[in-house]
Amino acid sequence: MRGSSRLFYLRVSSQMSTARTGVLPTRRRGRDRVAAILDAAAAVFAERGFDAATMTEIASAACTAIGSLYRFFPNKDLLADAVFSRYADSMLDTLDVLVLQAPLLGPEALAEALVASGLQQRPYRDAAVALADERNEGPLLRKALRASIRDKVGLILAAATGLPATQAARMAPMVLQAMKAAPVLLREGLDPEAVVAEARRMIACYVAGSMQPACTAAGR
Amino acid sequence: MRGSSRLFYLRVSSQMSTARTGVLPTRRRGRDRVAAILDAAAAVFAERGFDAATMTEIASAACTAIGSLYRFFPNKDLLADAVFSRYADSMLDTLDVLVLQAPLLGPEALAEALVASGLQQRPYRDAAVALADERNEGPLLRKALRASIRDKVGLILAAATGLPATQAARMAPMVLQAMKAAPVLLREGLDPEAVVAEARRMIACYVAGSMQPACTAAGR
Amino acid sequence: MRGSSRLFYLRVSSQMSTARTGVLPTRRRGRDRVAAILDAAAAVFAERGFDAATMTEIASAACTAIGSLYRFFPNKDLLADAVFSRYADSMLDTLDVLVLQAPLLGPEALAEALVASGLQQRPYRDAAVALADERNEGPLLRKALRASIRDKVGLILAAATGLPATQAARMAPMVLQAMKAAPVLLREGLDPEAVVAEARRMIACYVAGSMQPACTAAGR
Amino acid sequence: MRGSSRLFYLRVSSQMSTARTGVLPTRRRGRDRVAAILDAAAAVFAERGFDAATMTEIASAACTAIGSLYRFFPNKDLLADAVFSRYADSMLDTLDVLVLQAPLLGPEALAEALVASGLQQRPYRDAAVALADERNEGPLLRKALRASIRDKVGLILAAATGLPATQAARMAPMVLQAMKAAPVLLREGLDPEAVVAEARRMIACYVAGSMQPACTAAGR
DNA sequence: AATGAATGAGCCTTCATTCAT
DNA sequence: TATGAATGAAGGCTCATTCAT
Repeated sequence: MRGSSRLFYLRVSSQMSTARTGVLPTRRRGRDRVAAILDAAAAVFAERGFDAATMTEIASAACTAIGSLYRFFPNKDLLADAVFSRYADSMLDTLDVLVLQAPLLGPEALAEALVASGLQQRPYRDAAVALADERNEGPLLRKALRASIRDKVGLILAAATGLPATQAARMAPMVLQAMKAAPVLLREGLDPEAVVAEARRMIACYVAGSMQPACTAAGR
Repeated sequence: MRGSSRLFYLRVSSQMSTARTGVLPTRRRGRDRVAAILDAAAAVFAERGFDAATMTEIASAACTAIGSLYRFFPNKDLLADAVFSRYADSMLDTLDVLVLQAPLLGPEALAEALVASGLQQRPYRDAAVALADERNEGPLLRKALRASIRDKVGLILAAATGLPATQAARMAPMVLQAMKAAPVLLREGLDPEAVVAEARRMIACYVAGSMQPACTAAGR
Repeated sequence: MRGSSRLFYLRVSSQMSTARTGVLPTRRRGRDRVAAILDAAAAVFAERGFDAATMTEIASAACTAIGSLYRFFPNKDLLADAVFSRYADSMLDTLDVLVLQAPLLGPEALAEALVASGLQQRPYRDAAVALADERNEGPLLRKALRASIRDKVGLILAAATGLPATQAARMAPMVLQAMKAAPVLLREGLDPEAVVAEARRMIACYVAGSMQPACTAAGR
Repeated sequence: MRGSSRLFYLRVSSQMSTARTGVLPTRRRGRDRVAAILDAAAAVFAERGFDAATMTEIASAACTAIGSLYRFFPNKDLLADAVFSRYADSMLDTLDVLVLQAPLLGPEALAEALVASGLQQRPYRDAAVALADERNEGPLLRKALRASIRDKVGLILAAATGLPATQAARMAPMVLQAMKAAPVLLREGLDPEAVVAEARRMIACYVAGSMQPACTAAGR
């Protein structure tokens, strides 16, 4: 439920004066429809990217009339926000937990947890990857969520390594990129085991290295 | 000259029978024109991404008529291939050198060289990043080039670490992702020094960690 | 009651065989509902014009479900007819009275009465103005009503001026246009007093001038 | 030529930052095309009004592809502005002349000239009438032109009657409405001679009446 | 009878690509 | 060969209208 509530709250907040928010589905049927639309949108965005995805294709993938699609998601950007936010919400939840656990985790365990958090929600994570790099401007939810995730990863790194927040914040973007690498490479059809293992290892080495003055020094 | 010859060779090879190849400019003027178009295309692709870039904007940025643009690059995909390939070619050249130097390089030096190779050619590297993630299907040059680069990075890793080729090939995609991270984060406006330093450090740690049985074992 | 009965009578008569007529509300509640819808429709038509007005906005302005709106007014044109006809009906009533009074009225008094009759029914008169110019074809009530009004104004002019009916009928359309000018200019935000005064004066002068052979002659 | 130059000048001035201005046709062919489009647009706007007119219908009436239409007129509003402005420009030119002649003209001659100025440019005047009442907001050329015309009519009335400018400005809107009445009624199929004659007479009487203190007093 | 979700034709607009000049 | 006008398919989105609940 949480994702859902956050979704609609943020959607409102990300709109300017003219905001039409789309309708919260009240009936059972509407709830299902929204779910179907989100799934379809995730699939299509993942497959084609934001620009090349068409609302028509999404609608037909969701077995819905185009008008119904627009009833719930008043435009393409907001639909993408909803898809992205569904993924980001669950990731943020996971990261919230990791913030607490981080002090107890070694580099390997931490890396495993981080990579795992980026692999959740199968159809949605691929869409999120595709949506993450959009060059769109405007007050899009996606940017805000990306920033939250980055911040949270910074927190986790600080807690896990004992490094000062500034240093952790410097590392967070790279760690995030490494976390994103796994879904990206998986999508390309590489051997899943190898991909996951190497992603973990890269992060683990990076984190471990950051805790040893030697390596840190060497890096500079 | 190399980039250019490779460009047209591969372009042909990557097209089926129906391919129209675009015209090799023979005169001096044509050569300049092509260069101007490529520069303009790189700038526009970098700025907007593949889909949002328009042929018209590219033409006018190159101070060329749209018709001339199409004379040299028969369609948008091929133009993108040419832009991408100009970047990839120079990267491949750089990597060729690295293959030879690799055995002599420690992890830090190697990481520095790899990150540097991904930061060359300012306007083109951003275009390359933007074009790399396009989900286009079809027989595009970009995919082939990506694969060559990946292979070459594998070679370098093997040479530098002494690891078996299989293991190096497993690592190459992750290293490549880390190399790409630098331009990506730079484009987002993060502090350049920090970004470059961390990218190097991540790769260095990863490579170094792969040479110590301990870390390797731990990662698995 | 009169407007209502005329409304539904004419609506039927203005539709061909396929006409679905909408339901006469029998219960008290239905009567209120229809009134609320008409008010809302008048407001929205006045504000936006026929084309830009949406059935959805009208329904929600009337605090009614869209389905209920369609229950009473089977389509947008018929709804507009109903709105227009409510205004036209009251205007026809007023004009009926004027027909009797006309012989006793001087040009100024007549002009004042005519302008006043066009300013009745605040929300509806603006809607009527907006609806009057719609270029819709088809068997719409609006045209018929416009014609009745025109005829009646002709009667009034004949009675007031003593001119032959033919001449009065020639003048009626212009008088009507002058009457409509007041609401139009009011809507544009001009000074109400000035607008009303000038509208009266124009009509008064026109009528007065028509009674003086001199002016009539001069006009031709 | 004047209308044309004014057209493109004003079009630019009426656009905000994002203005794409459409292309000034350079070649002969383009000039003809633009003329054909304007004619077609005038006809369609006159026939259906702004909202109900579709760009597709206009294009096909002009025997042009929709894309060509947009090449010259980047959107519907600007196209309507161009149509309106073609009419308004010639009207303004005529009124400019009238400003000078006005002091010498009696009410009848003045009325005749005013009505005539509103009947020029057959296909365009009907479009102008249809376009004049649009409720659109935004920085449209049409509003500015309407205001200029109103001002100029005020000038003419002042010059013709010797009344103070304030009083003339009060009268101008009504005179304009009366001028517009002629095209409106003509479009409805009324007898042209009668319509024109009565329109002249109404204006003449109004103007004449305004010069006799008696009638002015009476009107108030 | 009332409700509001569902439908889909159709609108404005963009842009890759072609082709006459 | 260079130019830029012409073309039209396709995309995002709206809204009148229908119909299941």
